[in-house]
Amino acid sequence: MSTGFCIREREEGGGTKCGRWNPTSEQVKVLTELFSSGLRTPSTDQIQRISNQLSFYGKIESKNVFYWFQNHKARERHKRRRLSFHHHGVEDNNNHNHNHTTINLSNSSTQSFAELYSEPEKVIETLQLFPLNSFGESESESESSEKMSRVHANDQCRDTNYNNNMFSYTMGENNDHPPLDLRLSFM
Amino acid sequence: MSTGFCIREREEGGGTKCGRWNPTSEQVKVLTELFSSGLRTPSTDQIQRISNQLSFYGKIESKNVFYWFQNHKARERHKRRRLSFHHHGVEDNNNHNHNHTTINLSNSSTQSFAELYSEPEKVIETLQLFPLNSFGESESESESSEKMSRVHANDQCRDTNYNNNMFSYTMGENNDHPPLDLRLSFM
DNA sequence: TCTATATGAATGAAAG
DNA sequence: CTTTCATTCATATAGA
Repeated sequence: MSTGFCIREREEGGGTKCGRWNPTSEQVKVLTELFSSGLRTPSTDQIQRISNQLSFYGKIESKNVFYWFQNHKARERHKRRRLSFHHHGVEDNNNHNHNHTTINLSNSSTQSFAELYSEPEKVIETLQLFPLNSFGESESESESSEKMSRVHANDQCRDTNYNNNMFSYTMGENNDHPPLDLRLSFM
Repeated sequence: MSTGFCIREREEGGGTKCGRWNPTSEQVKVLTELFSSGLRTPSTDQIQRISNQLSFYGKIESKNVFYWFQNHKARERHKRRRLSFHHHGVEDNNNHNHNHTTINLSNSSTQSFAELYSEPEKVIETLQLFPLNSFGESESESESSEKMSRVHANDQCRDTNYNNNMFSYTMGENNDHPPLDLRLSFM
């Protein structure tokens, strides 16, 4: 059982059991490509068009596209943040070989916050019908002096400062391994 | 999409492992204690600290901690929901020894689970963390009438147009299948 | 070895 | 946009 992946039936017609949208690989592929090319927050108009196009590959609704972009963007960002430092001490007081494998999904397709984010590096694709202006939102993840076109300037100024001082306190980078007597103190 | 091939990575120390995190018993112990202390949804910051502390016991990443809490909370809720068939009665008022929430983070909480779990003295752990505000969630476990207002919308098999006014335009139907002409042009 | 279950991981859908 | 919830997928492990 489950040697493969369970493909949930997507009934095209009057199905009886469909819970939530289960995108086909083609749909995911296209969405991902769009995302890679910079699209982040498609307008309702764009959403509609994308949805229409993707419906060729299977059942899909506009809201699915909407959510997809929202989730993908949010997770990409979250992943970034969480991944920002995943070095737990290096102290090796024991045989602990934490061997940070850095799982590196270079060839895997799994996506999640912390892992992946292998630069899609696909190609810069552009759907012909989409007014480029909405692509402008790509949040210079590559840190390079991206075009950073006009944008609303207000929309995402929040992330521009990834100067998150969320570890403003003690542990910077060299947090040595915990005293081992970590004890819970609620206070 | 995430067909989930297990990426086998070979530990330097020998032995193959899958990419999946496999918590040590100490890690589980601490996580469980934190959970029973009332922590449900740790902030990113807390996650980091917990992760750092737990890394002493073995390899771990913050996302593991994140997922652990998500899963643990969800499953407890699920279990509770399943079990909620019995006893809507009063016995709930009964005292139960699991010191959940309500811990009242005032230092008055003499029950830093160290007492509850007075284990044979491994270590009394203390995570000098938690801005306590995170403990507040405490979904009253004895909640009798669950808030069923979950509005599952029309999850169930629906097809008729979502009257979702999330989008202003009418996405009545994906009428004809699009020209499939969605073509990506490089630029 | 196969099956059942526990649980890590992922993600669609929403709520906030 | 951010965070949480619900459900599902995948795998490690226990049990038959």
